[in-house]
Amino acid sequence: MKATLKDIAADTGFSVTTVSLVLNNKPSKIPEGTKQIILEAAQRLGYRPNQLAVSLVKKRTDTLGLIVSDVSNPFFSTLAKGVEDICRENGCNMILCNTNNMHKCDLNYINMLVDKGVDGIIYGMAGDSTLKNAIDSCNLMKEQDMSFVIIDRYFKKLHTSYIGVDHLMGGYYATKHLIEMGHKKIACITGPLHLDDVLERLKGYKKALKEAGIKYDSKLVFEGRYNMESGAAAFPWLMKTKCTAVFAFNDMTAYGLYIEAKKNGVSIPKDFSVVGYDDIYFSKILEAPLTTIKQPVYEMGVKATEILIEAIKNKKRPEEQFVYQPELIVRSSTRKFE
Amino acid sequence: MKATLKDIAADTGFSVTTVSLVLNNKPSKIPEGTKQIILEAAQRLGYRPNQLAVSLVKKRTDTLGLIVSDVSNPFFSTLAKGVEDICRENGCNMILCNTNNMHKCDLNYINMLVDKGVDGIIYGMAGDSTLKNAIDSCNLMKEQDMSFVIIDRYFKKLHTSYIGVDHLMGGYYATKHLIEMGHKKIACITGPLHLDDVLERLKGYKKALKEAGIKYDSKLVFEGRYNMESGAAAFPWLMKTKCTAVFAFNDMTAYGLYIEAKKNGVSIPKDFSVVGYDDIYFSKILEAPLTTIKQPVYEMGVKATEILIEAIKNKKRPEEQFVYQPELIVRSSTRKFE
DNA sequence: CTGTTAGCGCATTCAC
DNA sequence: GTGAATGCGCTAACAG
Repeated sequence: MKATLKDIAADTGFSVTTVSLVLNNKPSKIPEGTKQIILEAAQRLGYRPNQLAVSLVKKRTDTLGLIVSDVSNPFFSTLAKGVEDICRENGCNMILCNTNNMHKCDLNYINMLVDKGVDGIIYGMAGDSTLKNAIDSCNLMKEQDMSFVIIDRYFKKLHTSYIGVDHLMGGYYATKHLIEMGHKKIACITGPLHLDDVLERLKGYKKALKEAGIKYDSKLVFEGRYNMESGAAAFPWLMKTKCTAVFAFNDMTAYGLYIEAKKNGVSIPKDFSVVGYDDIYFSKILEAPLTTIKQPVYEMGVKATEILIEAIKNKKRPEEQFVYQPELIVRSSTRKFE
Repeated sequence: MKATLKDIAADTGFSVTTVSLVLNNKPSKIPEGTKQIILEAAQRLGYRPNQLAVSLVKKRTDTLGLIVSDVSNPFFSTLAKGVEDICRENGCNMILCNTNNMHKCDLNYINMLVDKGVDGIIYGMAGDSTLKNAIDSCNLMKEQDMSFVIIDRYFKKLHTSYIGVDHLMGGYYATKHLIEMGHKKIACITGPLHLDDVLERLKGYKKALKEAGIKYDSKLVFEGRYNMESGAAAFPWLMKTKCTAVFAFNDMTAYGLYIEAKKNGVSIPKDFSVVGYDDIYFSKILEAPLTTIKQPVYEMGVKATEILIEAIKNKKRPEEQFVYQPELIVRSSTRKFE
């Protein structure tokens, strides 16, 4: 059985208070002798403080919660790694919650994390979240007085601490690249259209089109779900559009396209060009290494955690926002069209 | 501020006990009227039980710890998903710990998890673990009376609960396939050679070779580290061996090979055949979809969690072992050699 | 039917 | 220098 303060008090003959004092290295005038006796006993009995009890009285758990929509997507597992590394540096733990893109899970997990008394939450909302859903989540956390920073997906109206990427520019770069390669008929496969970041990418897409004097055609837009399956599902549609290029709103979607293209004997980039979004580390080893928009995911995880921990230390709500600029990575999935 | 039992007791005029009784739906003869009053107050004040306090007295946290060596490897993130899904089904939480393949982190995390009072640990040991390291980890958990099941990597001498795969057969299938394709000079890029599963795969490799009357040549064995970097590092060596085929001990290693092959204008499978191991979901969309040995990772995560939770329920140490059979998935990275 | 009492393991204030 | 008392928020015997 695990040794408690009481056990080692009984063992040494000192009181629980004294033991607690020396074990926590508190400034007090306890003679070296006593200290040694207690330290030795603690060592011998293999004493480790019960963090549940410590947390209960200190009202701090040194634990952060991370909510993401899908860990099996490397985008999020890389993000989780960033969070975890900073947690470790700060003597923190991380509780990882995977919502499988269901907003309902978001709420459940928030409650669970609050109940467990985590010091703060890094919140990556589910893919099916509407603005209203997001507001619900935020309110839930605010009501319970929980510090949090939102990461990745976001709604401008939320006015909370947030780490993200300038997706308007991302969409713009992606589309502009395609245009510069000579493409005029450019389709796009979006993520869920109620998401702000999707709308931003779409804005970027339109902006680039407009600049090039190409008319926006809503028939060339397919609403996907940010995963391989929906990319694959979009393929037949894509073939019918007679487009020469497509902008997939994330890399996973592009992968779905790759799979179907291969099945159907369609060549990328010979038959059509593809630009992705995220720069997952697999993108460079694809048949045609994927041209994509890079998001600094790991750094985002790091930054969010730093902001959160800093805020917790100072006992104030995190307020900071930080928007990274995306970067176009040109590889071989796009080619000149003439 | 969060409402406590006391608050709602004060609000309703009943005692804390009574409130606790009705809120926990305990069998007791409390009149409906009182119940309603208390329930209403709880609702109104937004009461949620503080799990720290509950855990402290119940000596149960409904939380499991999962220790893995690298979440950004889809093998482990898929495993984590399996664990998480079963946790959710059982009203459990999961604390994810990522060790970056450092045994020292294993020990730290075990201590942390014990301190936090998790009910059990699913332990995927770090890649740099020796048998002695593994024993240390197990002893640490046993000393603290912690239930655990080991997953993925293992040492037979450990005699603990364990979920894994028959890697001897895996290595055998991989090599045999290559032999059946007509290859005679087959290299392999292993994982860290002190790991049991690596040695098993190697045994399988030798077994297949022997059956085919091919002499085992230690010069055709390269010790990798189970990641893309070491696969890439092995490439120049591989070219010098003049082999016609290579068995990469995991898919990530194979990916490293793909990257270098592409850089150097070497074609897979034209110039040489590759078999991987794991069947990560990216393997099928590679330039030459990877022939590989499939491990049922998700199921393994599920199984381990089920065993652990079941054991916890029955208040006994998990004992069960379960070894899955791997499966050869033939795709296009291997071709007939004549 | 409901309240009193005790205690989970620890930190902390205040006496002695 | 050290210890008794109190409380964190909750559950669980045991009375009444």
